Amino acid sequence: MEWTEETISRLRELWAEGLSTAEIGRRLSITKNAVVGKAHRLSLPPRPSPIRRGEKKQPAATPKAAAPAAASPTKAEATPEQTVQAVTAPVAAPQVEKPAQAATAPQAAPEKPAAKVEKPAAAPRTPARPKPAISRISDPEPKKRRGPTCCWPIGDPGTPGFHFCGATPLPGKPYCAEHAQIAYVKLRDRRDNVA
DNA sequence: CCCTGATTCGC
DNA sequence: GCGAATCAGG
Repeated sequence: MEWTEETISRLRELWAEGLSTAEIGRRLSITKNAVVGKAHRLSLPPRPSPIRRGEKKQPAATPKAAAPAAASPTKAEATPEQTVQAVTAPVAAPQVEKPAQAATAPQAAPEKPAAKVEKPAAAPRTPARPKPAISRISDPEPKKRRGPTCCWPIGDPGTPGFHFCGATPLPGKPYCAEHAQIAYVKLRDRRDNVA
């Protein structure tokens, strides 16, 4: 990993925003360990960590070769039924990334043509806060809308209850207003942080 | 189990 | 300096 001013800056921001290390890692395409490690090295303000390292020894780092010769093999139970189900099934993830520009964008983008003012967040595996802000909407019978629908994933792909939001998306966007908010992360103005 | 963050230590 | 391995709590 090449910790450039740039990446360090981003790390700082994300860290400051209270994102989890794993989340930061996902956004920077690195492991959470890298994030934590670097954060620690940078002396970034530690966030509430539940653990309190008591006294305990840990071989740590590459103890692979350290194979405890501890005998006493009294465990010989090959439960045949305990087959490993797909723990993390590589489900055919629906394209929730890279919002395709609507082919027919009547009003184009109201945003600045500056293009990259925003970027799609990583696949929203666990939306920060889906917010049940769905206040009472008088929409008793939406019937079948055939237009585009919000493709924000609800639930885990591959599980029975999984579905997409389905609401009417914003013009030119794959998500509805509600989900677009969390789907797109604004590129923060780093003017006071560029140093 | 999953998640989380912190620390250690070989590289 | 880096980060995987590991620990440890929820």
